[in-house]
Amino acid sequence: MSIASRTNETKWDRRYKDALDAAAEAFAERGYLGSSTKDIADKLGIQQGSLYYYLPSKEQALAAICELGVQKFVARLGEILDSNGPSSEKLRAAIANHLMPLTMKPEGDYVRVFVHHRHQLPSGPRQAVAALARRYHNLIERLFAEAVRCGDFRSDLNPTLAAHAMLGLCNSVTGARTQPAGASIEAIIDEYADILTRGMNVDRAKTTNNKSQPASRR
Amino acid sequence: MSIASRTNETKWDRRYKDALDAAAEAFAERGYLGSSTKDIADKLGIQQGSLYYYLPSKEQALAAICELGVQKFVARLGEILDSNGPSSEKLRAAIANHLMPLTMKPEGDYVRVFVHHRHQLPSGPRQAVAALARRYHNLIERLFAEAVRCGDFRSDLNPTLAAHAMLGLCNSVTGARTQPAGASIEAIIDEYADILTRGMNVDRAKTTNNKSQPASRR
Amino acid sequence: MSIASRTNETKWDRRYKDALDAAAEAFAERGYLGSSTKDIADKLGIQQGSLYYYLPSKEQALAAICELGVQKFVARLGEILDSNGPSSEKLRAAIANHLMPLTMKPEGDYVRVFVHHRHQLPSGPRQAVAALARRYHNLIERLFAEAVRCGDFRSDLNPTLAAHAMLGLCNSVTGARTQPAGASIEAIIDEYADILTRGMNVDRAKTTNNKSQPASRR
Amino acid sequence: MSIASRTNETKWDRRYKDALDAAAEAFAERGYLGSSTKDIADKLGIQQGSLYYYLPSKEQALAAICELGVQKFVARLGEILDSNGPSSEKLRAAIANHLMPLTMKPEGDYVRVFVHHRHQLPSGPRQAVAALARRYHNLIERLFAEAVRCGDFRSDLNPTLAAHAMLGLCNSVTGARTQPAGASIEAIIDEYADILTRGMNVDRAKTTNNKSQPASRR
DNA sequence: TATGAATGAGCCTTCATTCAT
DNA sequence: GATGAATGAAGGCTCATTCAT
Repeated sequence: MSIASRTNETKWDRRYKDALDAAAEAFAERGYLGSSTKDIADKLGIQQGSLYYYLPSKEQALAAICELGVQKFVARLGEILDSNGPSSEKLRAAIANHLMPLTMKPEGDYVRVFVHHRHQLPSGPRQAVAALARRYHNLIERLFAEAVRCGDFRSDLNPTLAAHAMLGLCNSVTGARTQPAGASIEAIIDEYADILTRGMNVDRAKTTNNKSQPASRR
Repeated sequence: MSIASRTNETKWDRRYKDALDAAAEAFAERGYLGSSTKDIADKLGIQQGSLYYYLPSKEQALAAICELGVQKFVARLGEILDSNGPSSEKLRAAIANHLMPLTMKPEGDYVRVFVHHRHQLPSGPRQAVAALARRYHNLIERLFAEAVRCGDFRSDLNPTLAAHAMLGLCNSVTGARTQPAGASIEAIIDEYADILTRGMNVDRAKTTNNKSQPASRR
Repeated sequence: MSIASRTNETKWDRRYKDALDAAAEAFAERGYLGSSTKDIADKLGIQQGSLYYYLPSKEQALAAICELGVQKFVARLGEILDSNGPSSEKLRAAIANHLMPLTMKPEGDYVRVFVHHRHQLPSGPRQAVAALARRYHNLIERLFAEAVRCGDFRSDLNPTLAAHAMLGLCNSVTGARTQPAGASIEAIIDEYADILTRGMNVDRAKTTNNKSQPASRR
Repeated sequence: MSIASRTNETKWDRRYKDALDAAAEAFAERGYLGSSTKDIADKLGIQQGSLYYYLPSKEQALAAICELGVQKFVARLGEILDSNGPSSEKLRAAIANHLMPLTMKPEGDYVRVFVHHRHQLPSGPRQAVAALARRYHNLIERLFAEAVRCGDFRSDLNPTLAAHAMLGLCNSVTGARTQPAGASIEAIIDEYADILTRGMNVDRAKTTNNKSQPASRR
């Protein structure tokens, strides 16, 4: 008895996942409308017509990618919020949660497709996906609201706009065709987390790590 | 003598501009590939075939939009950089320069198309446009480099990544299909400028406006 | 009183002729279907729409070119047939009549259009033109028939096929995109007349010019 | 095992050939520009869009027809030149080689398309086809040059012009919309071969076969 | 399971023609 | 006499999708 059958994963299931991965890759590379079903089939090494044995339609593939692709995202973000630690640490973890998958296949493609192409869905599936996106946004927003409430972040910070800013900043990395010259994802995460927490102005408190600042200033 | 003839602007010139505006609007709404030439013609109130009296091709329209649409952008950014004042003010002005047009027709559409659809151009025109984009990016990067050099911004700020961050943050506003709930562009500009300069952490120096900070620290 | 008005040729008449010439040139260069009305208008230096002040339609222009263009042809061929002289001389004159105009503007274009594009006419005008063509063909055929009857040409020569051969040979010059390397039209006329009358075989009667043969044989 | 599989000819191969044949027929009947892809598809009994399962483009079909259609031609002409026999016989065989296919489907269409429409190819493929055409022309020219050298044909015959004449004469048959009234292709071949070799003038030597003439006159 | 063949709708573009001015 | 503006009908081509095998 093979592992596949033990886990109840049929060959079809495996190939379905492959097809979705291929579609995600194609969509990420050339856009949803710019990708033909032949592009996807080519990546899978099958004929165009055969694709329909796995995918009901190109549109449905997009929907599935958007839905499946971000669920883990949301789940992990929830864990981050539930954890303990200073808000700046949570923010940093949230940024990392958002950006780390970009370097991985196929996760990165799923994220990219979700971020850039979910709006091309017809209104039915779009709303389902939009709900997921809103949930994600709300989690981020809550992070900021709590950080303000507990005094970690400035009291004049608008949590809604802050959430937009953080997501926008992260999503911009997602769409980057030219990777910021030679910068690793880790470096980007560090820099962006620093910018969001400490800002760009010269630090009046001479410390590199803001976690220890409050203590040293009090 | 009509105004049109005084300014040497023929009817064709006016309608050409209209056609470009209509194309920009369509592209901004449905994407380049998602917009049919009929969509554009409908916005103009003419037949699809008549569009070609003004536009040589859909592709060429995209190229023209991208090129024309950002030239004023770059020019104004140059002026901002040449001005005097603290770096945080320059940054704020640069952000405003980037975001203010978004509220205007047709400027906003031109910006959106430039940001999101310039990559769909065939390599010829794409490179011309890419050069413009790089120039813009370099100006922003220089802003940060100089700010660091003159001590306005943290010495450990990476100007290249900072430029990516600032542009990414601004461009994310560009793509927002749902305007951040009830927030005016001006509010967004303020908040984003604050976030980038002061960060989110609680201010160790109790000032709301960083412009007055240097004074209070001297 | 100008010449134009004396001859009752209005400016319109002159421009109409110009338009036909331009159309003939365009058709000869790029074919009937390959020529746009803009091509014709460009040659005339007017706008596409203005063409219709002179030409009722592109199709009608083709018809007019075909009809007008060959009438002089037929007339001159009649004169040649009515003349006296040996048949080989008449044949030579007929060939010259057919080929000489090719070097001239706009006559050459009219001939080319008649030969190559008359079949694209819709059946109405086509038949009118076909009648002209048949008349021309019949004249040639009569030349051969008489030449055979009077003993100038071989008695086993089929006049119908001979007419086809002669016309085909001449018309092939008409369509030549590559002028036979450096050969003048006059040289071609000489060579082709020689080939048709004397053939290619070595001459049993040692004369280089068949014109002098009758004398030497009498 | 079917014949198809024995010869490794797939259904696609067969239908591709059919598509080319249909295109050749359409082009021969209505010209390249005058034939729509729908015309071709109709001949095949499929939908217009389905044509593209076999043909990459209308243009490419023209190129393929021109190239494939004449290769056998050239090959056979080479054999004729290599054979032994009097020049007039070779010429006759060359004429037959050129004209016989005209009566056959689809060969005749391929020839007609090659002769009349190869010039509508874009310069890339056109040059490839032009090379074939030049090769063919050169073979004919060589036939005449050798015939002159060995004394079979008149010493004052210009081989280049003679090749143009022979090809022009043959090609005119190709374009004939009205088959020379009731004349079989064989009759045309005979008559044209006679005209080219013996000419039209009365034969001073009363023999039908020119091979024996010199002997009988000496 | 997967393929080959075909469909049919839609898209971008061209172009002959019209007509008010 | 001529123009500029617009039309509407094709035309070539792509592509998501279907289905018998």
